[in-house]
Amino acid sequence: MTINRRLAATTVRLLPGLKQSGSGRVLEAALKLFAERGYAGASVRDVAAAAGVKPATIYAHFPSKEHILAELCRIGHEGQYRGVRSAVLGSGGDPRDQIVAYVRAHVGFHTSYPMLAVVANSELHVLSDELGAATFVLRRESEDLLQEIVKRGMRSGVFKVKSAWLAVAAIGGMGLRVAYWFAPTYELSAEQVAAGYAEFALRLLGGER
Amino acid sequence: MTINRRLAATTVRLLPGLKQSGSGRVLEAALKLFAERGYAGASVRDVAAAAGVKPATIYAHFPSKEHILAELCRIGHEGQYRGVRSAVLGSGGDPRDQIVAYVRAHVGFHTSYPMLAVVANSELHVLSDELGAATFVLRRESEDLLQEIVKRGMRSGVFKVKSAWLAVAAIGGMGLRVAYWFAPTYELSAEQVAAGYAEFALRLLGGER
DNA sequence: TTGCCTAACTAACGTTCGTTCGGTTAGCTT
DNA sequence: AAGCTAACCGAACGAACGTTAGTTAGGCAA
Repeated sequence: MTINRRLAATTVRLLPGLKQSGSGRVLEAALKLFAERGYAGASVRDVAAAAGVKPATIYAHFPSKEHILAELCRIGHEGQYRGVRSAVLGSGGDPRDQIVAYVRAHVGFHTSYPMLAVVANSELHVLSDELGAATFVLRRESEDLLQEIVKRGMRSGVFKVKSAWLAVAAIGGMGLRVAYWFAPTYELSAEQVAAGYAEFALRLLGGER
Repeated sequence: MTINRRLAATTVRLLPGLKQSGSGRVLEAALKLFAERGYAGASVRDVAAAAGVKPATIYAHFPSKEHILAELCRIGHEGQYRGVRSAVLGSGGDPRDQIVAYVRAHVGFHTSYPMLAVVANSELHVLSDELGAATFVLRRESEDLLQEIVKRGMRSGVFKVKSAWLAVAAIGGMGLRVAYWFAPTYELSAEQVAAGYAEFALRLLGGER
């Protein structure tokens, strides 16, 4: 094991309620290997071995290697989007509460499903326009939601930033990176990290109470 | 050309004063391909073709494919570290000035050399401990410098954060992502982005004047 | 002219890649 | 007992992989 790891996490976690069938085992194995070595760095044979299956069996569950990645990217982005969306809907109408809800959910997703986040974000470029389409929509939707909150806050005067887009990029970017360094053994808990980042986001927007 | 690109930038830029020899052309070609497709996704033959050379010629300049990546990672991290270090040294003793200097230089590097930043950060995990050693030192040094500034600011009372490490991770992370979306055609200039992020960092630390 | 050095070349090596095909199970339904 | 389905496997395909060995062409010093 080298010192140099792509992400700190070691536990593989797919979204709940997906590990049933044989294709679930393949997905989980691919998740781990794509996260640790990258899509091009993990072969179908590697994935098969990790899933306890022969290479040919992979093709009984997925039409191609790229389809496996597409599925993982979709699952990842869908999980992230559902998380932030329901969090925001469950908060009040104050843009500050919405930002806190969004960032806590966003960071929470990256601490809970670091491998899914890493694959969905840093292997997405491999996908063809066609296979990535579902994921692009979700990604866009997620980003739009955050931007909407920021813009509403700017209009109502609780946020003061020069560019809403730039603030969205900064908040999104800092949350994204969490997936790479967070591990359950880290000195701060996932909740503390999420709370810390939520406060960072509020401050960044000039909206601290 | 797919819609889905790993990074927005298209111009290849190695650090100034490196494009002379034949090995410089190889480095530049590898930089472009590793940035766009990832290390494992770009073959030696691809790199050779992009450099206008036959595959075997690559091995007259580098002992292996991994050595090319190691060199790019080292160059990238060295450029980043030199940039932030000299910027901080050139600013006053006020931690707030130092943060502004650091973040402007950090973001500036990611807008000026996006491909170098992408390769150095997201392909580093491929390197063996041995080949990555020089890079790990630089990365650590860069991070320590930022942490030092934050801690000094906390001691002197101009910054108020619960965890210096978390703030460093957030500031570093948001800057890192700039390399992926920034392009000279973006509506904000590189200077505007750098200035915006510097202000974000100050606010995040509770150190806005 | 001769000899050497550098930098590029051609050709191929053994391996691994994604994928396919034809066939074999095990468990369920009828 | 017969048939269906889902899951899996062994063996192999052509292509691409990183890398190596040996060769050739041009410039320079003797």
